[in-house]
Amino acid sequence: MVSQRALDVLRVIVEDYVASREPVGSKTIVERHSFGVSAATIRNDMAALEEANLIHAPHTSAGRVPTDLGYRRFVDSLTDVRPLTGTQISAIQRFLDESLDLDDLFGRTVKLLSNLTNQVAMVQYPTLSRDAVAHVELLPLGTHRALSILITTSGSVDRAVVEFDVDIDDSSLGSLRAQVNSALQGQSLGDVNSVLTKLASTADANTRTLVESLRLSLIDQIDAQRHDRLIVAGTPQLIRSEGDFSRSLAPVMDAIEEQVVLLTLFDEMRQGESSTVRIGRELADDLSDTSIVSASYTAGGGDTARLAVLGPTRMNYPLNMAAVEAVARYVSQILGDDS
Amino acid sequence: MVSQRALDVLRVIVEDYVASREPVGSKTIVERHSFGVSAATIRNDMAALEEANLIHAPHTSAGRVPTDLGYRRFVDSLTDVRPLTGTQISAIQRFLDESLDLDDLFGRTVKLLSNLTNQVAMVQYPTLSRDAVAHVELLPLGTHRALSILITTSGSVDRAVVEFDVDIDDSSLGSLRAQVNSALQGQSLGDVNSVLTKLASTADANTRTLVESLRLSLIDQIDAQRHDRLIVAGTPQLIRSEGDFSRSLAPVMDAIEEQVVLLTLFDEMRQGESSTVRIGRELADDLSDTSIVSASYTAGGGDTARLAVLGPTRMNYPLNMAAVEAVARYVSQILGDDS
DNA sequence: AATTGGCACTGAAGGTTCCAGAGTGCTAAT
DNA sequence: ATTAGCACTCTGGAACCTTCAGTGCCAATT
Repeated sequence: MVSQRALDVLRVIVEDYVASREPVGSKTIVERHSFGVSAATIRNDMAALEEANLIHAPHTSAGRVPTDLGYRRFVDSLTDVRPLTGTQISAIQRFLDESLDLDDLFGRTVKLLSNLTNQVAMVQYPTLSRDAVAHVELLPLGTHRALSILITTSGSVDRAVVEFDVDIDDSSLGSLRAQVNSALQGQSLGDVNSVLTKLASTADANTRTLVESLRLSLIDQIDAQRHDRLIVAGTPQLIRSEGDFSRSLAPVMDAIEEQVVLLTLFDEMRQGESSTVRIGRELADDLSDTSIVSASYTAGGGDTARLAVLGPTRMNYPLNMAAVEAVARYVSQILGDDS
Repeated sequence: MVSQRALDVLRVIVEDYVASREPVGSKTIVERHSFGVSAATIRNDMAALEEANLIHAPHTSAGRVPTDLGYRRFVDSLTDVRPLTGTQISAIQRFLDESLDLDDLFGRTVKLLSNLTNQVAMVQYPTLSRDAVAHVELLPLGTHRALSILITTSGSVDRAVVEFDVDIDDSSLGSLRAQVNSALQGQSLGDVNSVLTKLASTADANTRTLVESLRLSLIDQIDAQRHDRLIVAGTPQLIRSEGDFSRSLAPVMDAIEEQVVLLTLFDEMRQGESSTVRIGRELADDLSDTSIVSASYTAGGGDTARLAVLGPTRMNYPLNMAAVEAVARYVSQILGDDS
């Protein structure tokens, strides 16, 4: 029922509405774009679009606004993402190349993405399974607990608390530390499990239970590692586009602060090298006016994680998709280089 | 010119306005509080208060609203901070006692403060100069740089990039790591400088320059350490009290995201065990409708840092002061215990 | 000198009405 | 299938009014 021209009309409606924040009517369409047909014809097309639930009129005598479905159709019809300009790209490169360790890189990445898009930007920590153990530090924490700190060759640092079944003192902890480090140093994270299992089997009975406890804690740590963290920047941008949210911004900010909802969404999206878009209610019921554009980047060993921008459904999708993809590409490149 | 009764009037104006968000007039005062005088008398007092720039009428025929100066006077007149209820206190204690390492403790602290006060809450990392070195890890980063990771006995972890004047390889880095660790382990952070200077003087010429570079980097790191970080929670609360901000929330959120402005403010406030309040323009020109209530806590060795809540000038100061003080007290207590 | 009742005045908020304008849907003609 | 024409609808803004909370001031009272 929806002709090709009607889809073109949808496209200009999305574009004009995003640009002006004002419902767009048939007349403004014909005078701003050369469709070669009259306003009445456009109206017919718009009726079809409304029938298909792609656009919607806020009031009887107002122009039309895209629905979530309309944005979806628009986004799906974008076959080739127009790349960023050369100056933008070199700026990205220069800015990211200066970064020193992982945290610094991600800090820069979110800021960059946020500036590029004027939206909230987020980067998910990668898993880094090809990463290797540089050092395991153990610090006593009462009589039967210790804090274990895992440092990897990529410079990432993670902490966890280990519960031991038996009491420990400083000397037993020291010997455990020495044994574990000599066994683990240089081993890839994926091998930690088997190495420690082997160490446990050859050690004396007393050390064995300690190693076992530590092993369980470490593999937990490696498993859950990093994927549960999100670096965020640009929250103030949300205020600046407040007018685009029909309800309160509070649920959106809650989601950002809680992180867990967003992380689950990221997990659902885990695939596809190019950008993925989630629009309005596709995200969650209480994020009705919100969209997320995200892309995967690869961190060295084929491990992937996501980066994304979040903003109102009335956002500049082509720009955001291009930015997210470009940044993801350069982050992948940088992480690939030094591995 | 401002009689005692006038100051009482100021007090109820602040209280009522904070409770109702509505300008309060002479009539509502006499009928809600037993001043034993007529509305006309209250009006005279209000005229005096307005003269003294403590209150202000949004419109000719509206009630009065406290000015920044009015809030200031109100806060200064609070001699005894009414403590929290017993159940609140035991809830604080129970919640904070469960925390494992520093990061966890601070994470819990901000959440707690934010829930207690319904405001944005912040905790500044302490310096921990009495803290001691547990381990220094060095990871190669190109031919003349390394990433140094400093782990302290309190479980805090800090990273920095060291630039070496000469080229390094894995083995020289390994021997540096071994020497530095055996020299530093167990030394307090304050002693790192002298210990490394001594080590440099006894080492062979080649190692000496390496140790020197590392020493400079480490003392920088210890100096700047932590005080430059802020844990924040409860940003969504800002949206919920949006009505209290006459201008946009954007500058406030900018300040929170940038952190640097807030950290300088914290440094200015560095003193006094009990709570300190900064109101409106006392903070900064573009934070005109914002107030911060903060208190110092001590982290073990007499090192202090601050925690705070941030919200609209129209906030419940007594509650927030009590909460900030109580939480600061318990955090100090917990950090004092294990040192 | 401080307090009070009385009173005229003020300005915001909210409601009503009116008008203009943008936009629509429908129909009949091309 | 497209179009011109037209009647219709609804929003937004301007102009206007009324209501009402609250004020400032004054003269009277204690």
